[in-house]
Amino acid sequence: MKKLTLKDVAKQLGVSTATISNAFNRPDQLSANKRTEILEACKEIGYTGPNRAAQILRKGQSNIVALVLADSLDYMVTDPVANTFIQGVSRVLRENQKHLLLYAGDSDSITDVVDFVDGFICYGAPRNGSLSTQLNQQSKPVVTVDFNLEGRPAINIDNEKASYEIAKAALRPGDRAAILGLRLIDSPSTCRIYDSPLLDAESSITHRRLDGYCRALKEMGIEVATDWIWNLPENAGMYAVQAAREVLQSSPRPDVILCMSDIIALELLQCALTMGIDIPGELRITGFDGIEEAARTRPYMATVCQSSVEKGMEAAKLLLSGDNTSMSLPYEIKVGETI
Amino acid sequence: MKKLTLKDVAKQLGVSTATISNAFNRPDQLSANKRTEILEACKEIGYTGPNRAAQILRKGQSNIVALVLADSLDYMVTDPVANTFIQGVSRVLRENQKHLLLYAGDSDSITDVVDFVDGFICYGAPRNGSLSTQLNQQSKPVVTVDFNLEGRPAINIDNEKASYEIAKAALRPGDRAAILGLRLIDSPSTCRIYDSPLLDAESSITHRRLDGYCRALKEMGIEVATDWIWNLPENAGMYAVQAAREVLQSSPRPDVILCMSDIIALELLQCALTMGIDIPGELRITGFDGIEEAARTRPYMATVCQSSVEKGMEAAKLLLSGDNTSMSLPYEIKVGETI
DNA sequence: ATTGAAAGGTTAAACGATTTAGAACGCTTA
DNA sequence: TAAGCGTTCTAAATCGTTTAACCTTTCAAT
Repeated sequence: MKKLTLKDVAKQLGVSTATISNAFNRPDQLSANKRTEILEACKEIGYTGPNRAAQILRKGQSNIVALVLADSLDYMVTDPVANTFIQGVSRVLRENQKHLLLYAGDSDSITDVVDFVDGFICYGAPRNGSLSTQLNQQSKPVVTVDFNLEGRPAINIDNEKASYEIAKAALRPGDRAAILGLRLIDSPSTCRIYDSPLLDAESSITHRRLDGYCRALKEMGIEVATDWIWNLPENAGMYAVQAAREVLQSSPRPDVILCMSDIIALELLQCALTMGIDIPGELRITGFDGIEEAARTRPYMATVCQSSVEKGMEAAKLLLSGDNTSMSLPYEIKVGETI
Repeated sequence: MKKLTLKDVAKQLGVSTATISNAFNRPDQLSANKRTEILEACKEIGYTGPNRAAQILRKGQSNIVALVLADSLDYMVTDPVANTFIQGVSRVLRENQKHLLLYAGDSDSITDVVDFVDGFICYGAPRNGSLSTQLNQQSKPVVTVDFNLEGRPAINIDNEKASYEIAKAALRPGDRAAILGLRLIDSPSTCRIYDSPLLDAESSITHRRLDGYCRALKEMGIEVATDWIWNLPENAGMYAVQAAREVLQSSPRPDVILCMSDIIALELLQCALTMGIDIPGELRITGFDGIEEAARTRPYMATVCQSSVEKGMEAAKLLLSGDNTSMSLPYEIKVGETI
């Protein structure tokens, strides 16, 4: 009861293996009659088609795309931005009969899969520098999202410009402003930045956001002090709560707080409301991302809306197209009621 | 600048291909000296190890496990129960150097991957009957979770018993009781069951839950009318809201409402509180699953706690072990404050 | 001295396909 | 009749490994 192979089938039908292969893969290489005849015979004797493992070796193509996630899976599935991104990718891959290999979190090597996947979609800058190097050294296509890899196409929004715009919309002359940032410095817990060295600035979207905020602040003549910038190691509620408390208890309290994600902004809003602070009267807040929850708060959040699903879809499309040109997606400033 | 192969390396080092292969795969087949010598030479000339695609064909093993999700990915990543499950699976796979192929949603065929994956973990009964058939007809290992497949090991909790117990804890003699169920009948929207035919009862966990509820109700001498049982097509807030409204507006209103998931129960609780109904004074509510949010409500939810992460981990372990025995995981009845 | 087993390698046949070069065939045309 | 051409099919090389079977040496035990 062994599994049938192309050879077995060829022998049974009295034709060559090439013909069977062509019947499945290249209809133009044989007459339509013969083809249907063969396919039906196959169905009859229970041959479901060429063995995929053999195909992968021979063709050098597997229809498997690896999705490399910078953060651990726990985080990815919890964060609405990340998980809608995965949905977008998954949708396009499915439409194109490709499969999704999930390569999540602190993985330190892609050598295990590089031989057989057709390409990589990387979401967020890998925590592990060596992964970036490995990705760059191999020749399979790579599409990066929310970060950049030398010579590879990237999908992103213009984070600097968006941040500048939302900040500009929130700021008034003479404001005291604070920033709740994300992954700006290397620290395992929430803390102020002071003069800690910033992480590799070029490839990180949060650095671009910081740039945007700073440009707006400078334009408004507002000083940016690093002890008014907080850093969260991850975009998760627990880190946000701590930052929110600290910043709200500082005196004098800022008039505006610019948050690098909606998750942070929502937690901050919650905190401020509990403390009886009037929003936006006494304090203005901006978020970033435009997650669904941000549209449901009362007052509802001022934020930068970007479509994560679309990001995922475009990333997948770009990878499949083999194109090598980066892409800047549109975003929308939502003024909301918190500024 | 072609990629190095085992053969190239063998030629360069002046040994046979088998020896190189053994150096990588079977240390006991050659002297330790030769082995380290070979491995170092490989590193030097830039050979990172045997090509995986070829290995897959030759060994018939890929280290890739397919996770087949019954529901669409959109739903999976939204639902905390499902996504913690995925985390559990992912964690164990990673620990064992296996890779995760995500096969989500309404896929209708596994023929594309069956030749190269090492096995399947199926979460929830596939909506598409043919998938079950296909899974059963192929010979790779399968582990099912939250449903059963003839002859395959399953991971589950005793849903009937758990439901019986939580219902028993909630019910008082003379109660009017309603049930908010999940996927009991074939309907695209929320509605009462009446006398619609139930879906294939055996393999579905929600049917087992219904059994448990009914046993408890019967023991308490409470009649079960099918127009007091609602059915939701999916475990999502939007369906729950509608059911919640309907059941709360029915008169006379039930004294107890048994919900087949926490998502449903939370929505119902929310709805009831908004209507000014006293919980548990005027209405008792039970949930199922024990998601985090259920522990944070005020009053906090009576529910059946099961660990989804553990479920995922056990499923992966079971698959990797090759064992064929099903497993019943522990659960815990949390009385909470809603009954 | 002979034997046998163990150690350390090598050879060559799979694994199950794809694909190129070319053979065979039937037909038209010079 | 031979050459030319398009179609259909075949033979053989290839993809990059793994592994069963086999071949030498070496060495202790008889």
